[in-house]
Amino acid sequence: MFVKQLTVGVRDEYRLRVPERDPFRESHVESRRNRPAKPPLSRDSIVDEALRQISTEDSAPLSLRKIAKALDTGPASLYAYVDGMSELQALVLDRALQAVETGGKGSWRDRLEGLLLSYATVLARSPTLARMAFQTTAVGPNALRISEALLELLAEAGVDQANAAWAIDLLTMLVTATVAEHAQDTGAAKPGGPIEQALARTSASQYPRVHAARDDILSGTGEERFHWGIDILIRGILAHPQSQ
Amino acid sequence: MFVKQLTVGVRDEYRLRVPERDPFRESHVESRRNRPAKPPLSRDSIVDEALRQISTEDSAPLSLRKIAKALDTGPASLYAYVDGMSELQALVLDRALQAVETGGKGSWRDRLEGLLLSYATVLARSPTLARMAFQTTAVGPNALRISEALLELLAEAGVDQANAAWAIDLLTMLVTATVAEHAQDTGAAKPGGPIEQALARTSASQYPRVHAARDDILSGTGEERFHWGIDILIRGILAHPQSQ
DNA sequence: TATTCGTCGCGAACAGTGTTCGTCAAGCAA
DNA sequence: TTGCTTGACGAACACTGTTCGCGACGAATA
Repeated sequence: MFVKQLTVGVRDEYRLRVPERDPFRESHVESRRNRPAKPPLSRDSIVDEALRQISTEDSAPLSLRKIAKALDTGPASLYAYVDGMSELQALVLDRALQAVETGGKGSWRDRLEGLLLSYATVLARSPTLARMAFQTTAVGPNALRISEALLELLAEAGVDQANAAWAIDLLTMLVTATVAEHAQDTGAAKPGGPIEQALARTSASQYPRVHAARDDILSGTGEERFHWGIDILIRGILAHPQSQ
Repeated sequence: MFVKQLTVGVRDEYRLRVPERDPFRESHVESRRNRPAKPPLSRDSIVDEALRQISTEDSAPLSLRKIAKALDTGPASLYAYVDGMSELQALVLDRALQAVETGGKGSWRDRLEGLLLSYATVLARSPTLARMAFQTTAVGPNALRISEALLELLAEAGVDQANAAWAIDLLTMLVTATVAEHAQDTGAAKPGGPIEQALARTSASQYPRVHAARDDILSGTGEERFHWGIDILIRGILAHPQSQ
């Protein structure tokens, strides 16, 4: 709201080319007033602080007020640099995705697994981040960079463009969902947690197969299951009929 | 808190067999006091009202206060029957999963697709429900019923127990994530939405593959992509090395 | 240089949320 | 009839994201 009036000159030119503003360009709106003591409170500093908070206090759900307090101001001030909570989430997510390494060595398969693992590692840095990745469809420059790398790897694997385009969704979804589920706020999957108990309670007569497989259902580390999932997906993608 | 003191007699016996209480048994705690005018406010009535609300008001995020208001009481009263928000979510989710049809006809493949589609349809009834399904690991009786059916179908398909146990996670995750992503609060994937714009902005020089594939990335209805995903998964699962 | 003026910064308030505390009354037992 | 256990719930607490509008400052004008 504020930003819209504030940068109205810039945005009018911009609007001639693109109907709506791209929150990833023009990263700092720059306050003309150079306040003496405190740093001038830019968009970057807000995103940095947000990322710092979710990386530090575990599973704290990223609040505007806490960011404002840390930056020694009121919550209203943030709205001059960020359009609201959801835009901030998108910005934070993309900033975090900067750390994902798209380059790598070895076969396409090794590089693909490496890329996805790097992606997972970054998301696993904070439960909040993982949740954000799931509910915010990432469209920032870093998300594009990752998509570009994935498409290239899949092309190298011999997957045609149409299938590859859908496959990147599936692959990232696997990573995101796995991490988000694993790093849930409630440690429900932990030993002794509710899900283990629920499985232990299953009677062999009512749910015979679940009962029989209850150890298998819980078995494996997160990483093992992660690699297993990737293997399933890759095998499936390669096995799918292609047009090319 | 209240419940714990309230049903202490019952729970002490219970505790001898099972360390923690199972929120899915003893579905109504039953207030001994039969109030004259209003219905006695049971756990079932709370879950029913919650399910009614998220099925009616679209994408309203299920608030305890709204449920209390609809039941003509204060929010505190609900805590006598439900342990808190997360338990309520689990109960609501499982109640909703009652509608998932596990029986079916045809080949295992047809029945598997039918089951997953039924699951997806139920979740798609409300965006809130879809989100809940993702963040709440379902361990109620209906979730177990679905798992049981999935395990049986996979066994019929020739998948060994260890792989099947992990596969049901993958399959349900695909459904959940697809529906939750599709029925997101912000209709971001809609034509003209932020993601289409972001893709349209991609330059052919910076992100050549994304740029080239931008139509493919957006193509397909939800259902088409859903079936495509299932096909990938099934192919992958069958292609994975097995011990049996 | 003095004065006006438009432009931001941000304190305070709004409308929500989940959860807890402690009062009060109703029902059963004595 | 009295006493007491037991369950309902109003009010308050500590939060959340978001908006409104006052006030003070920097820059342009007189």
